[in-house]
Amino acid sequence: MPELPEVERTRLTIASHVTGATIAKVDLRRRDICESFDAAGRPRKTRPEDLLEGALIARTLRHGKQLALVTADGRTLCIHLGMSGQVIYRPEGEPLPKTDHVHALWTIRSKSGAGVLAFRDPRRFGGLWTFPSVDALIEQRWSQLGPDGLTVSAAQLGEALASTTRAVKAALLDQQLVAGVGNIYADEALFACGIHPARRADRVDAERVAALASAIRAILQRAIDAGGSTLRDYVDSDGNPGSAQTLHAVYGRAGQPCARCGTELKHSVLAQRTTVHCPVCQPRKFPLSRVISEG
DNA sequence: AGGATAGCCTGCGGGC
DNA sequence: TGCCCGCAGGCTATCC
Repeated sequence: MPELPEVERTRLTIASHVTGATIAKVDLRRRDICESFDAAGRPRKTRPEDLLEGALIARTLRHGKQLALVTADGRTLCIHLGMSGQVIYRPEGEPLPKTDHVHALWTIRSKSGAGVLAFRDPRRFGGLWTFPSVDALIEQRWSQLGPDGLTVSAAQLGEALASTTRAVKAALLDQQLVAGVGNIYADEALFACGIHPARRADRVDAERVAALASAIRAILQRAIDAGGSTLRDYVDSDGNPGSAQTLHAVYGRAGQPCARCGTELKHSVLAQRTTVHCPVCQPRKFPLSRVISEG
């Protein structure tokens, strides 16, 4: 379940192996996980050069949960991990930890040696998109994303939340409003600043919006520093799991006592997603009307 | 037209 | 042991 921190860890570990290296060969095993576009933005069949064969990797990018490899000549590969995607690097001669569901392989050559980069995605909610330039990637995909969660400002979050009447948690999960926040970090951020997940997004007051923006940035950064959250499958491109799951205050802890007040954490379903919150630390906005309606 | 919902897909854990 | 079911969820298509 890679969200922004896991994607960032993946990007950082990929970058350490491929920046300045050359893609010697590409092996696309499942064509249907990849989409390619020409300079005019029209879809067309993926060719090896679209997947960066023969290119020098100049830099890596990330926006929200999507990452990209950019070559010296501009060709750009966008990678989305979806639910179960992994990008694994192995030095030449070392076997991949898992070989099933590997949909694409890149043979890498650099001054420090050779290796292979593998895109593996059992559930295939992720995928690859190739573009002739970074601008094309941004125009066709990333321009549809909201501001990156790691740097989102109070003003940006306020504008996003004001644009919808949905529950604030549903809004946080909408990548067009804020990019990079998924189910785990949405629950964690809302708990951190005492906002009920079902509160209407456009009715979160300015003070709490500012606290929420700050909490999102801090929680995502803290998770990156801890290597990301490994619940079951997540590992970075060196195969290492993260430990950010030990920092979770509410996610996966329904029925357990709140770390702050001891009240039992409640499970609910919101926007089709498992949601956990503390009924005391994250009260609904109108407790008085609830008391009255309950008699 | 915004918002809710169904569906994609595989692996795993619980229940029987 | 093994089967079936439910669940996990990022994102898109579709319906309301």
